[in-house]
Amino acid sequence: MVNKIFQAEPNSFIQDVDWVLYSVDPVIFTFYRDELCVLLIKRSSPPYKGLWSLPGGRVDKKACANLEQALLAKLKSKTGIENIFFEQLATYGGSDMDPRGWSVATAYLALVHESELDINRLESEEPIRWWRLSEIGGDKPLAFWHEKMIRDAFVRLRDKSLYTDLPVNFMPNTFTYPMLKQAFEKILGTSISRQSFARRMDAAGIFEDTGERETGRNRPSPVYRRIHRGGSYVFPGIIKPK
Amino acid sequence: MVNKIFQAEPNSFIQDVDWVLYSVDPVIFTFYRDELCVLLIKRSSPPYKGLWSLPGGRVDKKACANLEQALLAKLKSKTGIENIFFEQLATYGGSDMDPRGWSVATAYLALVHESELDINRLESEEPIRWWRLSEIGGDKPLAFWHEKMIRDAFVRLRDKSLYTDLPVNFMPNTFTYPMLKQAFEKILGTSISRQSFARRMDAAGIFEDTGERETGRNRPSPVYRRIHRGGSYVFPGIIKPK
DNA sequence: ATAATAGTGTCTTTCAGACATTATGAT
DNA sequence: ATCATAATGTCTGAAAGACACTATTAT
Repeated sequence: MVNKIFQAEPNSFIQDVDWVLYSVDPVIFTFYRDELCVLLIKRSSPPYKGLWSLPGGRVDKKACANLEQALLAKLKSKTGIENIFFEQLATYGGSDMDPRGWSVATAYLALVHESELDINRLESEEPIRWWRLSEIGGDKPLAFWHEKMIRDAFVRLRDKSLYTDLPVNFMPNTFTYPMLKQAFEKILGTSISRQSFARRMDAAGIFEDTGERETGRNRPSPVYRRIHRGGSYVFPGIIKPK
Repeated sequence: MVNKIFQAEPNSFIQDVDWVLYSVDPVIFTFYRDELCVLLIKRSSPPYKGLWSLPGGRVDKKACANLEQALLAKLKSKTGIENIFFEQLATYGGSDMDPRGWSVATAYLALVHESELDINRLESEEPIRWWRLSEIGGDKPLAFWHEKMIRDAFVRLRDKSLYTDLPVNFMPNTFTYPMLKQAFEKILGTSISRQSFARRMDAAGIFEDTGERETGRNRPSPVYRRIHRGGSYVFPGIIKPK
């Protein structure tokens, strides 16, 4: 039980005025039906009841020792996801973000393959679903500052996709270069030549050929796997925007 | 006055358990006596009384509407600085950061020319001074997680100095290429050829020749000025580490 | 055989690093 | 005149973009 004013050490006072409301808010992107999508939950209680929002919220201070644990717990409870790539994006806050008081929220950029989340099998109290990024930001407002967080997350994703392998976190365990290339192209909004792309990926030395081949109508593509899960590769040059 | 449990909107309850302690902590770097330095204040009250710390702290919720205002207010009150470049670095938090309770802190990376801060003229209650970066992280612990924040801030500064003009924020209004080159070199820990450096800066088109010339013992260097204050330039290529 | 897609090789462009040569100002 | 440093020009190397040509699989 927290007292309004208490003394943790001699001469060390804390007052009500020193506390803020705090949330962690993951911006979870995936490619769903070949479109870049973000996961949103419809709020069932005030404030912003009925509006769509990021699957985040308050931290369980007893259960979580730090921010990373708080985020993982939130992902587990709201989406069921346990294995996911994420990185801290930015922290937002002020008097106008939450009508309940001066509040602070840390947004995380998270990337998954859609198979990691079976929305239909998820027993959620609130409606939850993927929204195409193009659907965000029109006349349908989101709760809190979540729309800005999603915009900022996309900018981070797009900028880092020019010089890192960030989009491989959208791939399943094994994948082909055409699949990965398409992810880069959708994120960057440009087309990339097949040859340049393969050369860039081969030179990175971060993928290994599984020996398998795609099955399809045409010449099959080799199936690759990441050599090291986790971590991030920085390419020596950037993709040049046209 | 904040109640322990109150109802801001129907069915919207907030409990003590939802609050955290919150601080903003600027990592202020400068070149002082040709060395990269960070500004620290000696704490005069618990916790961590007597340890050196970043010039940050709790947010005055009444006076500050958002995080940026909170940071600017903190910079003004602790250091007197009003004009400074800064960007948000990262947010840290957990149960072990502050003995007074579960707390969250947002660190900012801030860069200034040393002339912006006259420490001697500053009437501060606590001792305040520049510390060489090489002095941080030995047997002298810092308060809270400030040592990690400083490390992370330096990594951000070093990484971004490879492909942006971030170090120009260390310069006074007018400066020479040799001055700026030295800043890049100290940050990156490498030497840069004078010719490559000048070509890179000229091509960026972000500086203008003031027409003035340095006075010194040798052939004088042109004195430049940033064309646009604020903003950040991203070079087309990166400085190649040797 | 044809269509569709993948792989290989080569040329061009961009930009950083290195170095030689020339220029300028203080002493 | 000498020294220290700045400016200019040229060559090299790394890596991306573009394109022609060849290879492979399904139909």
